[in-house]
Amino acid sequence: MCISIATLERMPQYLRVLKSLKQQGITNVSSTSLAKELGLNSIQVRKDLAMVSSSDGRPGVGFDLDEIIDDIENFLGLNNSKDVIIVGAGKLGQALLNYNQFENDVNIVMAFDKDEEKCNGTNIFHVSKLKNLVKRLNIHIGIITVPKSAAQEVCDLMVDCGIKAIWNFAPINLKVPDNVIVKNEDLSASLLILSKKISGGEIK
Amino acid sequence: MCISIATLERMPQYLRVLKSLKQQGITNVSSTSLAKELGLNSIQVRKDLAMVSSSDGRPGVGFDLDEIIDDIENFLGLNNSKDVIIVGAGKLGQALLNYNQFENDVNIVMAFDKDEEKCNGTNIFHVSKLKNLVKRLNIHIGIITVPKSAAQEVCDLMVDCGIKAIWNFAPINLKVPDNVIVKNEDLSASLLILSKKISGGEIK
DNA sequence: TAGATTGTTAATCGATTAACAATC
DNA sequence: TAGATTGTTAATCGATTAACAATC
Repeated sequence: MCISIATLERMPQYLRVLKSLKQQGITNVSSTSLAKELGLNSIQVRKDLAMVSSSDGRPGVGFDLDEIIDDIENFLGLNNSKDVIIVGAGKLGQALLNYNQFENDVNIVMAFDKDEEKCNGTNIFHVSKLKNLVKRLNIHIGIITVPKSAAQEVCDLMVDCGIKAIWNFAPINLKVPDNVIVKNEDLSASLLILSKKISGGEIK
Repeated sequence: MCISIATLERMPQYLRVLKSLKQQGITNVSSTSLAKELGLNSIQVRKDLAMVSSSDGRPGVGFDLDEIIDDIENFLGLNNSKDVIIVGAGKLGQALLNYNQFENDVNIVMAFDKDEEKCNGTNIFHVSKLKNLVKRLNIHIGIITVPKSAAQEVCDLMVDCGIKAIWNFAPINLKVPDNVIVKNEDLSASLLILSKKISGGEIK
């Protein structure tokens, strides 16, 4: 069975709403209400849930909240905790490093920078230590928050250390081997797109 | 003529590559090479460019770099500069505020916070001043970088001030009127998805 | 002219939505 | 039983890709 990217990307949304419902003491949820909450189609919700869930929903009643939360968490692999490193301890890098709202076992463990002054010996280290640490800790996810000009170099280093997924905040298209995934987070582009969406009447 | 979201979101990518080519003194580009650079399909590139471009490409030669850059910039509305405000001057908010890599007339002009200590009188102000300033400056794009618990309240305030597009970094689904656009940037969810993409063999 | 590259028209592919019988 | 809600099968919709004649 094959899960589409579109479905995968909706999973964290479901998880968020389901957990919030659970906190309210609710035990069942219908696809209709879940869809409404997220602005989706209820059939789509049922299809999505069917993809990751072992147990069925109950007609007339809905889905068991605990079961479906469990199923999504398992699907997303929330048992093996996800350690992540950052290269580039500028403002953005430090903001992410100190961002305390990460949920679900996602954990940014440390940052690296080439500027000795930024290193503090606790969670910011010199980039020369990267290879050793990343390999030893068996980390596979890296975040790039260095300036554009240094991004490809950092990327190459990460790949060399065995990083398999890169979250890239530098506005540049990184060249990586086929087995490495890059998610680009071009903040500038995001703002542009957002602004076009409100101004442009020709968007569908 | 109607432009799809998918096409719109590729425009900043084209723009970036085209500008970089221009810097190298290149004057023409083929859809094939542009596609290859971005990992896209060349037919798709031609279709996309045709959507925003008045002038045609020249068979056997390609597209005129200057013309196509102009066309994309015009399409994205890069004449009217885009002023943006942030609410939440924590680490993430300040990182965005001070992020100096925004291009193309996108400009985060100031941030607001309810904590008086964070206000500096130059570009961070108390949230009580928001309504007045936003209305006076006629700003239509806002960024939310406050904790989850305060996000909806801030969102309501923004809507009330005439903000039409919200870039939301709080992990919560905001309720907004139909005429307001929300782009969610759930950092936690992004990392989860990224991690699943490398671990999960069942993704297509 | 020959080779490269374009734009157009048609085909494919996959995601979303609709219709509906089955179940609690 | 009646109402709500499910899962399945088929239809729709739109984006991507292929085929190809036209053009530089």
